[in-house]
Amino acid sequence: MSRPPPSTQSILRHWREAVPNDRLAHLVKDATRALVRALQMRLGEHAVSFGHWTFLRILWESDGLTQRELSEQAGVMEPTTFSAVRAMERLGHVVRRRRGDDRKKIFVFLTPKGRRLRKKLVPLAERVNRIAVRRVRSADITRTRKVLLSIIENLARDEQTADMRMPSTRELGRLNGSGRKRRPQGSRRR
Amino acid sequence: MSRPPPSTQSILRHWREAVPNDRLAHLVKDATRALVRALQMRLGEHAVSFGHWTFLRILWESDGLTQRELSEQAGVMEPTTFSAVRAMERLGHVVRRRRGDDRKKIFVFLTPKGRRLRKKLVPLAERVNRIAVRRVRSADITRTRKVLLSIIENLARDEQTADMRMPSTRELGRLNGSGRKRRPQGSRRR
DNA sequence: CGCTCTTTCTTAGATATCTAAGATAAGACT
DNA sequence: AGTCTTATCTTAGATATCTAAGAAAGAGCG
Repeated sequence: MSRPPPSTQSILRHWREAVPNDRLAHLVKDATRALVRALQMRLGEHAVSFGHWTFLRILWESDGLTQRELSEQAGVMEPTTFSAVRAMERLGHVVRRRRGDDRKKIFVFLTPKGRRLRKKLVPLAERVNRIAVRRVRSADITRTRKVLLSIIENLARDEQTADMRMPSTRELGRLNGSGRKRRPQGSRRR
Repeated sequence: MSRPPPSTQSILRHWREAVPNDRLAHLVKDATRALVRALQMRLGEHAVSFGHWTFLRILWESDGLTQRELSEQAGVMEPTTFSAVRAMERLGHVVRRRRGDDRKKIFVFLTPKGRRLRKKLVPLAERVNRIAVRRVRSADITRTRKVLLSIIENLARDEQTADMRMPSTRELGRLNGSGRKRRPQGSRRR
């Protein structure tokens, strides 16, 4: 037991070789962490968190969505959107308004301040991406995108069918799309 | 404004085409979510969370590490390890002990119960991985692993040099390493 | 019309994670 | 020996995210 603390080198070696499929999840997770950190570091200087960035980017493309629609596009649950939007409202990046036609819905609009962030923030994200894929052949990036997409699809499919035999508490609502239609969104994934 | 809620199809199409580098981060993040969810769904039936799984797996390979060493191998900060280990101790999966030689350190040992989980949990993880990469050529998986690793390395390198010129509030504490040496560990990445 | 179901937002509470800063033990150096 | 520094664990507080359940508006139907 208790081997010597592995050096960074050995850790990297560990990743490179061996461990065929297992740890794919951890590798992907680590990549996410690295990417999010890199972006967050830069966004932080403009008082924008990674969570806000996600929603800002959607709003820059299509302003005036409801919170529900925002959730779908961002691929997160409503409470996540709710608290992010509330925080963004406090920062003066968005406003929320009800409309006459359906007073349940709350539409989210960018303020001029929120809109102006676009010019500053987008280049930061582009820079992070450029750094991330430095010295990686773009054909490999393309392939990686495809693989990641396949993984997402495979797991999504599995989750749906798995629900049939294994009501794992967290997806239950989504299934019975027949009569009841809880979870109307087709999404959940970005 | 307010476009119709995008179907899963349109969302997938969105991912497939266009958006060259931007959104790579989100794609990776979504893949992480899918993988973690799939694993968590299954681990949950054995009262193990994904966070605990991370540490259990390390301990199965090398029991009796300190919290610091666990943190390094898991690639997370100490407080994360701390609370996970404390929770795992409550669940009776590990125990924590001081040793005579250096009473700062706290060694974490699996209990028999924690050790027994291995046989049950590892197959679950293997199944998730098998599902995730279904119908993906293994050469592509290999390539994806390399790309992800490059991304992690590129960003790690950037973070180091970036610290020098850009004290971005979240890295500030780490800088003044001159006299104080906060953040002593060489790691931070898994 | 009035009851019930659905949709949407909100609240509550949990987990995982981070940074910053506190506490304690060891080591080092004058 | 006494003080300063380093290492390790701990606490505190923040963010992002989730599930579960509450509240209010709308819709459908007998």
